[in-house]
Amino acid sequence: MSTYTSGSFKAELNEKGWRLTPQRQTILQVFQDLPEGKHLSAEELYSVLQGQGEKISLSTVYRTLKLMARMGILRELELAEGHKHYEINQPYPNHHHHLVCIQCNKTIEFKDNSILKVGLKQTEKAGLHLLDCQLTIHTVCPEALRQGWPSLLPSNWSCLRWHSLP
Amino acid sequence: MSTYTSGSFKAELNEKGWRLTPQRQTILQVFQDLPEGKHLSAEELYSVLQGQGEKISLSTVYRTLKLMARMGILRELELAEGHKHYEINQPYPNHHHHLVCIQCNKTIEFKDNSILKVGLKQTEKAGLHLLDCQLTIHTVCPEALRQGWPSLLPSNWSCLRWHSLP
DNA sequence: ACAATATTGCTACTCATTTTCAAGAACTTT
DNA sequence: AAAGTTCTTGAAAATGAGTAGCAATATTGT
Repeated sequence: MSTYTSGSFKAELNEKGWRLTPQRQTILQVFQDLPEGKHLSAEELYSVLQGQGEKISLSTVYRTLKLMARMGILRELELAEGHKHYEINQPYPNHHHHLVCIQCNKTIEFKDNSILKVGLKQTEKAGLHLLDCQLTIHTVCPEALRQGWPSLLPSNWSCLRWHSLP
Repeated sequence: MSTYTSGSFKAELNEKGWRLTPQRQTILQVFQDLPEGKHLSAEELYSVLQGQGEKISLSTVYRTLKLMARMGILRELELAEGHKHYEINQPYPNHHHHLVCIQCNKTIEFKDNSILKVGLKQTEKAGLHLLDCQLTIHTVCPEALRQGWPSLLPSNWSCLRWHSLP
């Protein structure tokens, strides 16, 4: 389910009345060729495509990303950079979460299946249907600290304040 | 630490070379008067202020929200509606997370301190400094399901796919 | 192949948020 | 307490991610 052949991709599209186009195939391929843990923004994907000599318009890139996220093929990430990132949506045992440095935007992914359990529990308790759950950990990296954080006030964040450590 | 007097607010501002202004005081007050679990977007805050007869410009609203998030007074939430929301940043024992219906945008908050433990563990492991961690659970509510989701394709989401349930 | 309709690539547009800049307001220093 | 310095404000213009409208084109079901 995490890898699509052009056949299964077409089948899933057609099932909903959508069509398989070369553009959609190419974009899916880009994501499937991406190394583990790598995610792309719309603009980044557009650059990659241009680098490959593909001439797919930016509108199509945006539309395809949205469609594939809706289909559950891609996961849409909000990582605090002011624009979305997309990655192949890995099912349960490979489901992962992100640490982000809000200064340099570097991200690290990690797996922790207890998160998904919490997601399931809370969703069930609320009588809702689970789509995705994302633990995003906002951090600053050592370099940022050395550069005098937080007096630099780079971009958006919130400091965790503690009454007592857990 | 979760409630500020105008004195402690001023002290924290001045410590960093910033100034206490009536606008900043008023905005802090609005958040402190907000019921538990309520969060506001910039536009919403602007409306609240107008309703109170305060004439604070939208630019100042945006600037103040960003500043207070940077100070750690507010927490900045990315809840999938395409714009940010802010809430008073409750320290550890009151730290909470959100369930969001990606169809109607209704949010429910819940507490689960195991999340923060995961955040601490991962941050330490990566040698970073923890600022905040937010578990955002994307869901659809029963009404959305009844209305034929996901053929409606309302807005952005990703479907969780499972190899096997955890 | 044909008809029906989904998709593409333009361009123009929206909407949240940021920037610019001159005027006004807070601290700091006498 | 007045003066000087520098931060803030408000208004308007600018930015930037993402969307919508539309004519031309491509895919699908028959």
